[in-house]
Amino acid sequence: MNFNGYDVEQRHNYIIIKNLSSFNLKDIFECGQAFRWRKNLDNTYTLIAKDRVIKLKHENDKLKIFNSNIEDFKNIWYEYFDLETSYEDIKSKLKKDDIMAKALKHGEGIRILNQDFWEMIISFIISANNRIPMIMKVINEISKKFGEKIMFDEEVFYTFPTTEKLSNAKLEDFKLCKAGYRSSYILDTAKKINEGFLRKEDLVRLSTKDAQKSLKRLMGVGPKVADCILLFSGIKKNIFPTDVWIKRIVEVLYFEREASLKEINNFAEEYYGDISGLAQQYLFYYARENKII
DNA sequence: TTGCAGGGGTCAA
DNA sequence: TTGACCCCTGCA
Repeated sequence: MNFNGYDVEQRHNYIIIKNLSSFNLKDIFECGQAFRWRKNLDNTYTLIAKDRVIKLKHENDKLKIFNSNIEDFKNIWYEYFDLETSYEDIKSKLKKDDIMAKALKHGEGIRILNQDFWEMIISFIISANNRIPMIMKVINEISKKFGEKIMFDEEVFYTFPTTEKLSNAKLEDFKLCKAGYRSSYILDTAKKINEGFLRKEDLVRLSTKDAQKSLKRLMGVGPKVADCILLFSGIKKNIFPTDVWIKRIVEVLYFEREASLKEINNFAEEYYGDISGLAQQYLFYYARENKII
């Protein structure tokens, strides 16, 4: 069948999508935007998202999504993998200089995932001053303790917990999950979100600056974490999350001197405009994998 | 083996 | 503007 230009077929326990472009599983998952995935020995990726577990296999220009069906593709994965966006267009707009050209080539299969807002809030609070393997571990521990069990391929997985579950947790629970000093931020934020203190729909309506301001009212959410939440839950694309890595790469490759966060943000806003979020992702992935800095 | 620095930030003073 | 902060890894 055809869905919005994609050729999708149902097999017994999986679907096949045939005509994908700008789509590479390694680029998508390993560029630092998502935390609940695993690369398997056979080069497939297992993903926990949207209260589901799927396995993805991409070869010979075909993507197979195991443990799924056409309904889920239409209702969930099409949006999740940002399949409505033309990344060819984005890449041609971003290709303004040699540095970005290299970054685009290196991460040609990147797509910015539209991930769950609530899950992104907690995930990026945990990400502050932390490393990716550790972030993944903490999120998994929290899911194991408070999420719902799902079986797939005779293996147990856990969904990301609801706001209600985490708002009723104890501080000690998060400490046991190795969240450290972020434990109190998680609990405080879970209570606020569960009470409806802040909703995704509200942020969508706000300007980017006001959305950042609104998110920063949450404990543990500063400028960088706020930007990541907005970008990776698909709320804003004109945002340039600036961590030490991005700061360094812009300093080294563009400024050739040290620069303040404000200078870097202004540069990104003017230079890449409304798709600066994608520019950030390509640069970040390129710099990190090639150990440029 | 032990000890220490520092990390893909944020908070509070 | 600056130090403290959980936990873990890398490296003397």
